[in-house]
Amino acid sequence: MDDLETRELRYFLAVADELHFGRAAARLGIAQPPLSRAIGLLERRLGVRLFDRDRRGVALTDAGRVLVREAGTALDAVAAAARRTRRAGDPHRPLVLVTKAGASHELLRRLLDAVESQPEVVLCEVGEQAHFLRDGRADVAIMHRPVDDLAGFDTEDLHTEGQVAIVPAAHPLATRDSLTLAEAGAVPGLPMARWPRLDGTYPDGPGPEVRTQSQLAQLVALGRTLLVIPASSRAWQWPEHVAVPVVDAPDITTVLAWPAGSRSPEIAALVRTATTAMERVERT
Amino acid sequence: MDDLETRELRYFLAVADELHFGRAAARLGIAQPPLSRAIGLLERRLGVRLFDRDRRGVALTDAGRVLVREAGTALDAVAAAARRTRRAGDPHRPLVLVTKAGASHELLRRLLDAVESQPEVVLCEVGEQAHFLRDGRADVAIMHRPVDDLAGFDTEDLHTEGQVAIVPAAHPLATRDSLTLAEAGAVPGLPMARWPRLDGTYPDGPGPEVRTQSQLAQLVALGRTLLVIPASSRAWQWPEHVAVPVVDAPDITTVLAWPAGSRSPEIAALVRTATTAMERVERT
DNA sequence: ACGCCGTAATACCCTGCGGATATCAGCCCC
DNA sequence: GGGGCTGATATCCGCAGGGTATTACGGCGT
Repeated sequence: MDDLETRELRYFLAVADELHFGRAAARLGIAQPPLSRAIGLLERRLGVRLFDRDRRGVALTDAGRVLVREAGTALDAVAAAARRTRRAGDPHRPLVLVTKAGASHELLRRLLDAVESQPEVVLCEVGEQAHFLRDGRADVAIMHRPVDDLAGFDTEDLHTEGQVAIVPAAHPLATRDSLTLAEAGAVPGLPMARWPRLDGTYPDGPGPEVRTQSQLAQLVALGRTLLVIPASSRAWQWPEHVAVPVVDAPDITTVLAWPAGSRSPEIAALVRTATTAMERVERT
Repeated sequence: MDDLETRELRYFLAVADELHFGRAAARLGIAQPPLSRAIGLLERRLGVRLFDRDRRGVALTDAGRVLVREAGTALDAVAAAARRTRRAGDPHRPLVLVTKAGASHELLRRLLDAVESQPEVVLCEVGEQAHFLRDGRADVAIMHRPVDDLAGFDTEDLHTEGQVAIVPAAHPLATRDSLTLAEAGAVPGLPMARWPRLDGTYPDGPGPEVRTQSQLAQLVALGRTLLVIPASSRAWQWPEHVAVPVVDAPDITTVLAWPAGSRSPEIAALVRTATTAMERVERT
């Protein structure tokens, strides 16, 4: 019943990620035999087989897949403990606010103008905000409902808006003053981009596979993909494109999110001033 | 930037709990000097002082208090990883449902009648359900809004009801057919019991200090305390007492809760049948 | 003032665990 | 059947983590 050490979990995740003991060992900076031994020991202590090693390769068992998820959150929690403790000892300790690169600049600027204690702003890739919050690299995040997974976080709504399609100005659709999701999803020659799922695989479809905001921006600029985004998310200007409202796309709510139960005075103050500032803007 | 090991976090929590290196070392089963060294090393690695050691004793610093909270959740996450992985390898693996001892039997029975795959039921003390969910001892919990802290969990409402005051049948209030919270809180000779806060200290007040459901039941039976609880929470029958509705007490909603983002097929099935079963009962 | 007690820190040794190297064992393909 | 993959096993070694002995320091009693 002895508990696991974080080292064992890191080793396990490396193997689960590479599905190859040699490469995993190299990544960890150790030799392969100790890694094999460590994983074997872990399996014996848990009383569960984590990998199927058979002809030509290593595969995760069901239990192994469970541990991938659990070990990830556990290591995040440990990392968060270290980071938050370090920052608690820092007398200055600005709040760290994470937002996805290329999200609404206007809203972020208003938010930063409203708070007197300037938080440190970190930019991340789409969908990565949750990870930053969980492992303590950030204290607050700007996220979007319903697209982001807000499980485990407390949130406060900032702003709700409809979505627009970004289409080349030369395209026939550019003359429309509104269109539907069904139309936007089936434009010949302008397929919508595909984002990776949580497990890293891509859904099927005609559109280009995309990993980062800048890839996406590039593809849009090249006229290779059609984009449906919240009206205010205009981080880049595409001079050759126009925005057409998508009438039946779900409204996107921009929210401030922070780890559930960690409402420090600093976070509470930020949230309060942010929400009142947004309300003031809404009314005008 | 080397990450912490769970051993260090356990050591730290032991010292933070005992506020005494010698006793903490004894509890950990090691000698005092290595413990001192380990804590000193931890402080140097984090670059933060965790304890103030000065005249007559040890005290937590602000950073130390942060680490107490963070280390607790981190260790829970690690323990959860081990437990859930072990159970994932078990072919039978019944779901574990935790509910506070002495909560509504009637509702629990209906719930268990409704689901075909019988979950294992664990009883815990009041407010402990969250801990069971976080460290993986349980998969689902029956909790109550707004009294329990549901931060970090997904929930599904089962049942909402008002609250009643439990008073001795011989007491003048027993003849009333309703009363208010203010009245219930100020009954001469029948003060309301006080529960410990999260840090283990008790709020001030005239009522008896109480830690467990059975203590409370005993005190009620003895006519030493007045109790305000949801109408259905009648785990024990007190033959000498009557229940008087408290008209302005907030409604209590009984909810099914599970760790955010861990909606396994088993949990989803349990939640679905539970909610439909409850709805059926409501309608009749 | 002095010494005693209780506490954490320091000094030092030693064992066992985590890591490295060398080798073996299955599997596939040519 | 041999060679090139893979992961497992065998064996050794160094050091991190733990033990014992001792010191440092502050409070308190007489």
